Amino acid sequence: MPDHDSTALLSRQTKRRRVDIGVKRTVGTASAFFAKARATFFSAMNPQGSEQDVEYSVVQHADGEKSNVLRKLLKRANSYEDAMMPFPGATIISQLLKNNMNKNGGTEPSFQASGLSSTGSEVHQEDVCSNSSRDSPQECLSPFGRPAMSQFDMDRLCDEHLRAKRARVENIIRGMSHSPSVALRGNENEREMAPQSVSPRESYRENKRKQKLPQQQQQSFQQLVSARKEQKREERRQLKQQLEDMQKQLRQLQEKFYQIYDSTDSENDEDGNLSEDSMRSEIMDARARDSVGRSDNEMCELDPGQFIDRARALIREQEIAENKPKREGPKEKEHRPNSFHPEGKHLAETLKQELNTAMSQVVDTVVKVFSSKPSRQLPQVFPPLQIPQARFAVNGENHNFHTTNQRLQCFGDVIIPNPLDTFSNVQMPNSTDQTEALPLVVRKNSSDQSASAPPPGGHHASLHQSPLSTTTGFTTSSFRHPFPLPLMAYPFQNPLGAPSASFPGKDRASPESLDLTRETTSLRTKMSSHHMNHHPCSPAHPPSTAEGLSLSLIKSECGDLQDMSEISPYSGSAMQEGLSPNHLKKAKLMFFYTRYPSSNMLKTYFSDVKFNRCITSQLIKWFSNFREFYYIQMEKYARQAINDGVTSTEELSITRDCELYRALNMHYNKANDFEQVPERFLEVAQITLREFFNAIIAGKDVDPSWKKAIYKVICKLDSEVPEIFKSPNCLQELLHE
DNA sequence: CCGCGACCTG
DNA sequence: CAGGTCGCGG
Repeated sequence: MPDHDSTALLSRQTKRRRVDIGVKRTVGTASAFFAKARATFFSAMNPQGSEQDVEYSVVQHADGEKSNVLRKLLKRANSYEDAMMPFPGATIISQLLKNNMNKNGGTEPSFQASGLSSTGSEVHQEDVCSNSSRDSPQECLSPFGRPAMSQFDMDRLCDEHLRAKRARVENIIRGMSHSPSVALRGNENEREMAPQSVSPRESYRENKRKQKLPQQQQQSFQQLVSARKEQKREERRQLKQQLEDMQKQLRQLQEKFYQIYDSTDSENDEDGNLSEDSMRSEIMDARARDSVGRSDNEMCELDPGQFIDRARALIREQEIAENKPKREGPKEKEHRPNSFHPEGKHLAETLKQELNTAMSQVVDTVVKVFSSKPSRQLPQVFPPLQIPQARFAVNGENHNFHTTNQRLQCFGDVIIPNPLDTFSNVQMPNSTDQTEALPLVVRKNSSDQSASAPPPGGHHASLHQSPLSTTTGFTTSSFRHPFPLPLMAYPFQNPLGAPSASFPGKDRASPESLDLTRETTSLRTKMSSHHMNHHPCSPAHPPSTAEGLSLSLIKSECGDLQDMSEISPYSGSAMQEGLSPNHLKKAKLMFFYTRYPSSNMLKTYFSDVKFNRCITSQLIKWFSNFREFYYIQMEKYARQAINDGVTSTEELSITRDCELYRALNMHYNKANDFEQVPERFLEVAQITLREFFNAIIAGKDVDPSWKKAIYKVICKLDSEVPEIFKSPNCLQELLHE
């Protein structure tokens, strides 16, 4: 330090100050470092984005799985391998399919309205086969013919499916962008988001359009509801689509299956002896017939249930004929009589088994995905990213799927889809919002936390590929989400305060858990950036109890809802350890009564929050910020009044429709849903205004600390905050009537 | 040293 | 609104 000597020369006067400052600065520098680093890595770490990716990937994965299963199936059938399957499963499949087909025929006429929905939803069973045979003559051929072709078809099928899906999603976006609902509340947020939200991808222009929409100051509840409905409809459409894809594939299999049987039956009639080769030739013939154009193929009109039944009957027949069910693999090439029948049986059973597994897998997948979807509907609205299948293939296993799915649940399913909640997802919070709930927790304890509570997924991806980023298939370099991180970090903000428990029997519908989830999200983000800088390789320590931070992390990582509710000490009615947007709202309303609340007062009025130093200071900071705004307004209007020629304080009065009051109300009671702004607040505001006015008139404002006198006056004007504010649920009570 | 509040900044 | 700085008083 070159300045070291001169530092020593400083006067005694400043020494004490310097000591203080020095200490503070040490801390401050560290904090600044964090902040900068955070900013630096913010864009790199984008867990939300990865969620988005994952969500889409899941669907893709499901498809991939499907086709893989089918491929496997075909291969297996081709090589006459093992595997026996009891029938019940097949029955379930046929039932499922039957039900679904009925539904497709009869319900949801509204779907037809959407042009894009016709891509899949309205395709009827007959069409499936005729279409496919039209598109590719090989489609209806047996796997014995050419597995390669079948595989190709599968891939193409997937492609089409994906394309259709993309089209649908884009359609939704378009729909959303034409609806005023996108311009929800949170005007500043939107404004701030818009510039950075520009999608990096050409194909997502629709998004830009959406974000450039003029802001809407007010939105009606009906808009919210209709948007929600729209989402639901889309959800259903997608589900339907999934099922129909399955049906399609099933039908193909079914055709193939029957072709085999048809040919074998006829051949058996002739000589009862069938080699694979002869069978192949038979199949070639079938293909030839097919390509000629056999649109009214009987097989194609069989419904899956009949298909299975017939298969069953055939097998029974065989067993009777053979008098002994053969189980061994029919690999032997020996040309013994009836060699085909066991093979056919195996084939049938293999088919059934595979169908069964595939079906249940897909159904599980779809259900899972959709069950975790409601609260995460919005992100889906963004155009799906073209995620290379390889991204999943890297890890390949189901394990990934589960992990990601659980994480989805963690972030999505926790929240019960209140129409408002879901809708509020539209809001695109900015990065500063995101930190509002727990910044102090993180900041103040960053040093000991890093030692005690290493973030499971918090390491910087580039330094240390974290399990999280690996699992989600997201890495710093590979991640290319069109939206910035904070976009989905706050999916659960509620425009009207805590949602009412509209989902009985679900604890997690409570506002606490709602906020909690969001906090967890933001916290994870913050932690990530922190630890990235501080302890990129910190070993795993047992979670500390410090502010429950580690707990939050565990919760966010563990992904299992039930576990979460068990681990979490504050699920249900317990206290939560962070401040939520609803707390902020409440604090703002309290400001109408008290400008200078004591920390004790805050504790009693925020009884649902587990207080600690950080929470306290954050609350105090909030009020400090409120005051700041308040005084700025006062000064502004006082000066304005002076400029307008007002000479006497008597002329200054504050009413409920004066500009100043509106500004204040807009700030502390944005939606104006709190209708009982106390008269006293108007009086205090008026006194404040007059104080400012007088001081300015008197020229006191030349004194740098001229406002202090005013503060002194105002701090004595606090009034009692109504008891109702002590209730954790006061927001509903206050805002609902 | 510490906590708090004002102030400034982004 | 939060982070940071600064000054003051205990």
